Amino acid sequence: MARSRSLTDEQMQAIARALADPRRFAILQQIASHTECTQCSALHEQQILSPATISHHLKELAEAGLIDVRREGRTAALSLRRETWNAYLAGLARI
Amino acid sequence: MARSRSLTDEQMQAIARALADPRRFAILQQIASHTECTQCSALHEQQILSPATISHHLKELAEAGLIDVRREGRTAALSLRRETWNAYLAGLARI
DNA sequence: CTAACATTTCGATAAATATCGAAACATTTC
DNA sequence: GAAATGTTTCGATATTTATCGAAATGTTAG
Repeated sequence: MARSRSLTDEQMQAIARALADPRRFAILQQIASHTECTQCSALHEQQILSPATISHHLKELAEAGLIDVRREGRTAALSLRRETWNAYLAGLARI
Repeated sequence: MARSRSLTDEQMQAIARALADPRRFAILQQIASHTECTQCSALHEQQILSPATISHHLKELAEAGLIDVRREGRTAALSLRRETWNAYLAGLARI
C-alpha cells in the first residue's frame, strides 16, 4: 500500500489544473488502464495530437506527480502514480 | 444519502475545469464549510475579488452542478451539492 | 415610488495555455 | 559513424479565461 502523505494546497492545485484539460485527462486514463502506451507514439495515434503536444501533456502530468515515466532507450513505461492519485482523492474528499 | 447516478464525461470535464482555478476552488471550499457565506458580499470580503468576479465564479460552479444557489430576496443560500461531489469522486476513483 | 443595497451583465484587457511545425536531441541498430 | 526511430525544445499563434469597472437589473425598506 502506497505511503500517501497528504498533499499541499499547491500540489492539489497543480493536479486540478492537470486534470482540467480533456485531452490530458484522456491521456491519463489511457495510461491508468495501461493499454499499450509504452510510448508517446502510441498515444499519438490514439489521441489526435502531434508528438510535440503529447510530450507537453506528459510533462505536465509528470510535474503534477500524476505519472511516472521510466525511459529505457527508445521505449518508455508510463504509469499512473496511485500514491498521488489516492492522495488527491483523499484531499478532495476532505472538503 | 443522495442517489448519485454516475456522471457523463462532459460533466466530469466541466467539474474538473471548475476546480482548476484556485480562487474558484477556495470559494467552493468556503461554501462547503458553510461559514457565513449566505451572500456574494461575504465571499467578496474574504476573497480579494470584485463582486463581478465572484458572481462569475458562482455561475461556473452552479453550471458545473457543484453548488445550489437559493435566492431569497437580498440573501442567498449557497451550498455544496454533495450528490455531484460524491459522483465526481466516484468518477475519478474509477480511473 | 424612491433610496439603498446586492447581484448580474457587458465590454474590454491581460494573462495563461493548447497546439503545431520545424529543428534539435537521444538512442539504437546496421 | 550513419541511418532510422522516437522525443523534446523552440517559437509562434489562436483560443480560452480570469479579472475588473461601469452600467443595468432586481429587491427590500422607508
